Amino acid sequence: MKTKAKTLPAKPVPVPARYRARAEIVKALGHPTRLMMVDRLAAGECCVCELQKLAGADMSTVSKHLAVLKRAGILENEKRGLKVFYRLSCPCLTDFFGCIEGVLRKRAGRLAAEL
Amino acid sequence: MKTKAKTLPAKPVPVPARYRARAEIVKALGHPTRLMMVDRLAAGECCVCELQKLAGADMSTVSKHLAVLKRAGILENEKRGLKVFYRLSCPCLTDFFGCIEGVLRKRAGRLAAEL
DNA sequence: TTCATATTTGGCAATTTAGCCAAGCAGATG
DNA sequence: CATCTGCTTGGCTAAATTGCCAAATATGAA
Repeated sequence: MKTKAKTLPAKPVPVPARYRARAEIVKALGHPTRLMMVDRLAAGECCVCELQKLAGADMSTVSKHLAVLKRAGILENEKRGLKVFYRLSCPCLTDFFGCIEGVLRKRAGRLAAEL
Repeated sequence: MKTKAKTLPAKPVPVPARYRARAEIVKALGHPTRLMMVDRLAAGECCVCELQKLAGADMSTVSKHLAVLKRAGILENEKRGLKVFYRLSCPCLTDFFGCIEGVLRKRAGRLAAEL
């Protein structure tokens, strides 16, 4: 006989690796400071100290954010003299923001409509 | 006189609202299960129970993931009879993945080159 | 009304993440 | 060599996130 479950008891199917890999990248981008740095880097490589000024945060904090983005494969870096320069590993990230802005506009429209 | 700081003492400039708003959306997308559900919804609306089967997770977990996506403005929902149907609020999310895949390919290439 | 189905919500423990300070390290410069 | 600059790392605490269970809610059917 078959026992009738109240609610499907959550058979734990692992999420496909494809989505786990994508999520790693998206997650790395999901922070205001990191997003701002990526936006700056879309205009060309720059050193950590410049990014620090831009972010207005502690140098160690900036460095850790950069490490997150690098680990995700979003940035590459290179040391020249005393400075370390970071750049986008993939130029497509430039238009990545277009879609995000689309969601924002849509959301703004909805909020406006609710007034 | 001006005291010389060892390292710039992290003058705490707030990150512009633009990036905070964007990060909210990106963060909402930064989870394997949520990414999978968004991918499914890019093919057309569907009900929570179908997404649950797809995700293979607890119903309450799926529901909370959907709430995160809705709060971010990524999804809309509508109740019809017993079921609740979710859909993308912005079709652009469909090509959003193109860029992410670009980063993945680039990363795969780099890893392969390191062997 | 009573029951079943579909979904949301509250609560909670385990894990992860963020940001600060202090310390470390490598390259340049005196 | 000693010292400065630019950056990274370790350690720590506070806060956020995840996922499960149990309970609540809403709609439809008997």
